[in-house]
Amino acid sequence: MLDLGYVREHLDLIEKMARDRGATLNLEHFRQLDTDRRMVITSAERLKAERNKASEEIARMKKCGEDCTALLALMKQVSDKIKRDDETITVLDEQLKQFLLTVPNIPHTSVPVGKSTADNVEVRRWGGPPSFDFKPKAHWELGEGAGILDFDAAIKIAGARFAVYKGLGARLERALANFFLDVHTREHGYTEILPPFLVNTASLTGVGQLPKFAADMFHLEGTDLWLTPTSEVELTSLYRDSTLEADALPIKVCAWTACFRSEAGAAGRDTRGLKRQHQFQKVEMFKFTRPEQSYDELEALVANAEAILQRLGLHYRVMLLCTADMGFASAKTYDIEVWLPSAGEFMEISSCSNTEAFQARRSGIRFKPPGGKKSEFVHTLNGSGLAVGRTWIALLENFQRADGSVVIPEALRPFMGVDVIPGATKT
RNA sequence: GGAGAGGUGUCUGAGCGGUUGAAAGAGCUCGCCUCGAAAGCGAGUGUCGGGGAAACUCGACCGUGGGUUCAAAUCCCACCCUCUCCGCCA
Repeated sequence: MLDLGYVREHLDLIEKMARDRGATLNLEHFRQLDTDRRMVITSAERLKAERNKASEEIARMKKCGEDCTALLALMKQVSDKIKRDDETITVLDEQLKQFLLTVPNIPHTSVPVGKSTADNVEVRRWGGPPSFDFKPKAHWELGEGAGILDFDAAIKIAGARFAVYKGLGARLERALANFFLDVHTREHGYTEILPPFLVNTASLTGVGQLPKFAADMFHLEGTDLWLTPTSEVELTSLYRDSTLEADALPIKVCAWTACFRSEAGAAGRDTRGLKRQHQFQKVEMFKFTRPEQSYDELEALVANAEAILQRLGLHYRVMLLCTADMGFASAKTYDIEVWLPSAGEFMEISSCSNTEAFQARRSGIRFKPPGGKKSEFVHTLNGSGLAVGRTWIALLENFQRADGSVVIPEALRPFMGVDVIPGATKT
């Protein structure tokens, strides 16, 4: 959420931003609400000041035994008027808040203006695609062939867009999560968090998932709880409504969690395989920083995610997203895309964003600058480090051999206990 | 799920319906003292919003939302949360 005063004074900038992002905002509606609201507030507060004065006077008169009947009657009327004004203010406040909640963050000046994913800018590329002297298989063929992936069972248990991992397939998922967490906690300086996987409405509103994206999540009927769509929600809410010590910043945390998405608008897309599931696992990196350090920390965050892919020896590229492709809360986003041999294209495996004060303002996360100055909002950053299921996909496809077996990269072997996942054992 | 206790500022903790934005203490910031530190002394120390160029001023906020009243942290109702005991349970 943007600051009300800032929006009021930079309407032209907001309008340009909305255009760049391909969003539509009714700014005239905002302007009207804002002026109306301030008018009624001024009126109500003048009356309240009058009432406060009169209350003191009444107290004094009663003490002296004077008659205050006339003043009481007058104040009764004033109170009624105040009540009506307050009700109007409540309505206008709510409308204004609803408007502000739908305004996306302002992109950083370094973000390219664009209309679609085609306008994203490739920043760098690491490694190269593996070469095969056979036609590389898709991960679902490899997984089902090796008996480590079972979609039929998942359909019985839950339905479409779920998966069952078996044997070394399940172990690979677990090994990847452990590997990610070990690198981030022992080498990159993140503190590991294991949060609840269910989150409440306030937490989701704080990161900007609600009210706009309710349809993309699973809601537990009759409760205020939702299945978390990303641990960005939990990690932001770690410090919701609190003030942090300035010298404790930046605070760097990471978490492994399951994530749940209803993928309401994705019918028919990526229906085969593991790419787009209702449930997946992700290791998330998250930072709370001071404003002046947040863009340096964003670069470091991306580097932390890249380090994982480099250790695994997976070919990838880093994309700077254009205005049209960025998330609602983000001021600047890098996507990391890993090579997928079967498709002959790159697939998103991490998304790293600086939301500046956008989430901090909604979530009430401040810090106290040294020297007793007024508290300010922190900047929050988030990035996948990495999406576990998608890394599983990349690993199978990039390190497959002609017989359907998959070679485990060196870095992962201590976590796997084996060097190779055998291909089909059936004759 | 049943019974009880409680939710006040950064923290601890007061608060007969009327100068209580809120006592007191701690913490923190600044100053004095000191070679320096501690102790001691002095001053300051919430957030949000309206008006104002600013100094400043006005208003709101004592878990949340309603109600009573000229006036509510203080009375009434509902809800939420925390703690203790019991039950159930991985």
